Amino acid sequence: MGERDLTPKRGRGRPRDEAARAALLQAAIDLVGERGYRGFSMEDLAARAGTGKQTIYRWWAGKAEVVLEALAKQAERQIAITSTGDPIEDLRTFMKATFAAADPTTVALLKALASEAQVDDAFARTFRTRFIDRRRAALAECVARARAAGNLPAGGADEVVVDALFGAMWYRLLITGTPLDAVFADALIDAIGGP
Amino acid sequence: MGERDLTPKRGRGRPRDEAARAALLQAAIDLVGERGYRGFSMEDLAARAGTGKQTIYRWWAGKAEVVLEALAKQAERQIAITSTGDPIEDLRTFMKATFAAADPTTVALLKALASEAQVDDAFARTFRTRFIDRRRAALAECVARARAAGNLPAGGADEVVVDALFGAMWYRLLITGTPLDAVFADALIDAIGGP
Amino acid sequence: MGERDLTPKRGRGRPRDEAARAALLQAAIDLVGERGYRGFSMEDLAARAGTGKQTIYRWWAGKAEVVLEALAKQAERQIAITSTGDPIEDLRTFMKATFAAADPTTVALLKALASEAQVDDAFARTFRTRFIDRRRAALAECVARARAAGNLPAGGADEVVVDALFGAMWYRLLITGTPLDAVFADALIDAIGGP
Amino acid sequence: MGERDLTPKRGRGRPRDEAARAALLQAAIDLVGERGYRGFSMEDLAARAGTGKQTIYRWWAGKAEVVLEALAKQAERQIAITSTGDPIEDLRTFMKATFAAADPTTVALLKALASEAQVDDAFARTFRTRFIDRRRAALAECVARARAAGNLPAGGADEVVVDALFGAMWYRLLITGTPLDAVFADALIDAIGGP
DNA sequence: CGTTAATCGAGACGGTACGTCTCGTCTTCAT
DNA sequence: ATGAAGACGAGACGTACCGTCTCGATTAACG
Repeated sequence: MGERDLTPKRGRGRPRDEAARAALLQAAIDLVGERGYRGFSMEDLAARAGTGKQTIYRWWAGKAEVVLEALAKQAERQIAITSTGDPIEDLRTFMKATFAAADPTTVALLKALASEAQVDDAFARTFRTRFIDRRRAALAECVARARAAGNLPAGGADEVVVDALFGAMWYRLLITGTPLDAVFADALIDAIGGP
Repeated sequence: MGERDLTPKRGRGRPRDEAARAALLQAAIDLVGERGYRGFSMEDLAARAGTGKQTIYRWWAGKAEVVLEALAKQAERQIAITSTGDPIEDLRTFMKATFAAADPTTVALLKALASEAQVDDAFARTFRTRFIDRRRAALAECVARARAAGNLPAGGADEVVVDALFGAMWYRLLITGTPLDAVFADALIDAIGGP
Repeated sequence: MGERDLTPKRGRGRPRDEAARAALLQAAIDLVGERGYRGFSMEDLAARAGTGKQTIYRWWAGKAEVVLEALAKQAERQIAITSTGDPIEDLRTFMKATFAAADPTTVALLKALASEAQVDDAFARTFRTRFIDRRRAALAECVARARAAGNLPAGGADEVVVDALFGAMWYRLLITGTPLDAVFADALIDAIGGP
Repeated sequence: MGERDLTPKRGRGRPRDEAARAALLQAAIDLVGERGYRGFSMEDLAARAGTGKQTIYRWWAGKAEVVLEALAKQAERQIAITSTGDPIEDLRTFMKATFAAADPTTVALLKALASEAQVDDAFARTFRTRFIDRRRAALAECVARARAAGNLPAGGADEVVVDALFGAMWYRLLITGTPLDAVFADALIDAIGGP
């Protein structure tokens, strides 16, 4: 993330403790992994990180915001876009890499955050801005390259293709619970892609 | 729904009050529409319906279960599958009808239930069994007919096409918040639909 | 006290649990005795009594109010006024009995409540109404009898004598910390009393 | 007061800011008067005085200590003992002057300090040493002179008379809240005073 | 027709988590 | 070294809900 500190106001007063912030993010990742999002309280989080509760609220607006940033840290390894010369193959690679990143802890984080976004509009905006939009932009780039190379059917709009690809992924994550694997990635590309 | 009470056990004692049950379902719809799922408590729900809290727990296991049944009541009109002779056209009609059912109150209900399903596995199963699976079966039927008529590309599996179609819908509902309209339905079918 | 339940409103709803109330009062006495007024929190009190925190606030406005009622329960054995025929002797007996009631736990309670009354006007009123006034009335009765028997100097008003007697007691309790014993009681009566 | 810094240790570094100290004392007086002792925090106090919190803790051990010194500043004018030749009259004068010093702000300060002394033994000692004892010594001097002149009843001990006189005053201040005026002073002296 | 028993509205109960507040300490830069 | 500023660890506060329990009052079916 990093956008949180646009006006660092470094000057008077004790500086914010980046170590405490990092400890909180790691504690959030650990606790979500161990007990699930519902399984720990803000007090547990503070205790695990060795901080006070107020320090959490000094950095974030609530539990969901902490976990969102923890997820961003966890999934920091950005999904890179390969360039093999075959844009459709690059698209397959991108989707497979995206699915591969969905280890159990990450899935738990994603589900918890998506859950929160449904019932908290303010968090929904943050979630989109800080997480969804940039992943979506990466996929849109892949799709645009495939389109430019003439490897997509004429009838569809890029944005709709992105909706279908990421939509299928989120649908399996959030609604059906069916697994995300390389076979599914290929089948998806076949369904929307090939001539 | 209604599966909850197959053996009404009409024995002695005061019979259960169906009017209270109906009032609770309507109150749930109203409250989700007015304040959102987080915006009201079980106590608020009971007060709005003019019942006691225990009456709610006599019929349902928790807030999400009430809202699930309220959604079923709200969206009772099943999406019918048309048969015009052109299966792709029937598919377009099905998707458009599905999108058209997503009025703001229904969307609020769907988001609330999807949210709850992320953090409560028991409810997730109920949600799939009582709601998701039958909608999915209807779409799968449409897709199968189109497949049989040779109107879908050879490379894709039916289940994956269903994932893409419903996935795109839920993705817009839950993640991006972009609207569901007839134009999007057509574009989706164009994207997965073949030549 | 008992004044708390003027409109019991017994009718609808689960009745208030007198056992929980009694457990809370006993827990308050125990905790003040063991750790002092500052040494326990509302959460400790609830835990010790085996109740929820909300139940405390359902009966009382805050910590001081609970402890006040606990003191009243503790010191329920009202100071009786004897009638030996010698009103001055009765006065000595009354003051000695009052001092004798000041065991360490009671002293701790009294100091804590007096402390609270200094900084919380609402509680100060409750403290006077439920505790101070009735003790003062008892002493005033003793003094009036002595006055009627001609055993007090002509120059003083009864209220002022009461101020001096109880004042000396509270002064030692709250300000100097010097002990309250029978010798002091006699000396006090000698100072204001006898001809 | 002022005993706290007998060796100012004027060594290297910036000297302590007496202006900040004075501002803090005045801010304490103002805040106790405006909002009561409970009505402001150390942070409020620092903000009002335009200092940092640490500066307060450099001079005093806590809120009560600041307020104690603020009271000493406020009530700096010592109660003088007159010598008219009539020791009882001198005693009346002393008590009246003492009562007259109890303006609303001073009363608020006294109540706050007495409150704190009940729940903090260390502060109670400081309070007695720095405030109570010297006032008590002055009154004891008055009483001793009256005793020497034969103007007090034979039966009472001086210390007990002091307890009764100051006790009645503190009792009205802390417990009953009834006013302190010249009439009360005279009535008190009449009650303990003499034949 | 009285008894019996389940359900009703109401609301108190034991719990848990929340987000705020205050305390006294610590850490920065500027004097 | 001290100043103002303000973040920090700690922990109590009072509130909001949860799901359960306990009242008196209803309302059938059973005897």
